Amino acid sequence: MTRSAHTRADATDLVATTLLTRASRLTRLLMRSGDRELSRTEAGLLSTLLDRPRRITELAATEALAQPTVTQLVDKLERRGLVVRERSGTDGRVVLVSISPSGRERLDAVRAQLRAQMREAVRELGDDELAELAAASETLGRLIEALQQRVNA
Amino acid sequence: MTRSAHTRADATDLVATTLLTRASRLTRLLMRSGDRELSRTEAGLLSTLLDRPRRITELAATEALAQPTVTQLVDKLERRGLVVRERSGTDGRVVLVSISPSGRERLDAVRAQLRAQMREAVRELGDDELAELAAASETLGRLIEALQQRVNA
DNA sequence: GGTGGGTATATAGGTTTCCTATATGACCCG
DNA sequence: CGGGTCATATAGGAAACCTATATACCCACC
Repeated sequence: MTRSAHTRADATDLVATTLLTRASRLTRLLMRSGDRELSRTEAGLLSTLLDRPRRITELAATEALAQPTVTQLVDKLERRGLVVRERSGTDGRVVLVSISPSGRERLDAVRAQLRAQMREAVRELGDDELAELAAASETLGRLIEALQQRVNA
Repeated sequence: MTRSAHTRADATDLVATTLLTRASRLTRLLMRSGDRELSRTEAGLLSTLLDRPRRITELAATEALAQPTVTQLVDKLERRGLVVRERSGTDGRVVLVSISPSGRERLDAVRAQLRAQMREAVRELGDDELAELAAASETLGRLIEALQQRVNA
């Protein structure tokens, strides 16, 4: 419904040149409003753990972070009591990270805060635009998976 | 067209809980592949300057960065010859930053690289999904403006 | 049953990207 | 022409990453 051309090439160009930039602007704008309880990466990691416990390397792959970065992140979250580290019974090298009850609480609180901010922000958007954003969020998930598979190959 | 609920509340929640996280994952994935010529923030700033020259404070507002951060960024870009600093004739306090010819070149090169990566990544997406992403990129722009106005008020 | 190559995590150390607080200098108004 | 305000610059530091490497465990094979 916009005037932008809808050929694949044009759409790809638009996404390549604007999506990343705008996403990071949006992040700075939202983070600026004193959330502070969880960084966006910490929130992402805890969200992934909601599903089920994961190994450090699994987390590194899905979050697109280097393995030592995840170790550090888990250190910090563990010190705050938000995640639990357990060694696997079957393989002594493996660490299984799971979210703790208070981790769930904290994540919920941060999400509620974000939701409130987002509710304010989307007030000016039409229903169709908002639905578009929601759909795009899901599509982004698929795009990320496609990229991750390409990296592993 | 997806199975996700389309009430405003649900869409808002989905966007709030997934968009930021996924966007930053995507950024890490794309930046990992050795772009290095320009950081995403530098690219964003140069893109803004394509339009017309801007003051430091203007740039800080549109890029959602603190003013000293923009001064630093412009320092670095100026040393590399990608932007030009000029003092305004009418007001001795203001600095007008504009993009240089070689800044345009550099930005084009980086964008071409990003386009190529993106072309690969979106290969697995359907036409409608890609169009959705493109539309969402534009909607994000509007969302950001809404947030910025709220900040200024 | 111990040695060696591969795998999972941890540690060390450094870089980049941002921030806050404050200094400097130019404008403007009484 | 002094005092407040506005635009930029400087100083210093924090956060979120990274690479390179160490440690500890698994497993297969002789």
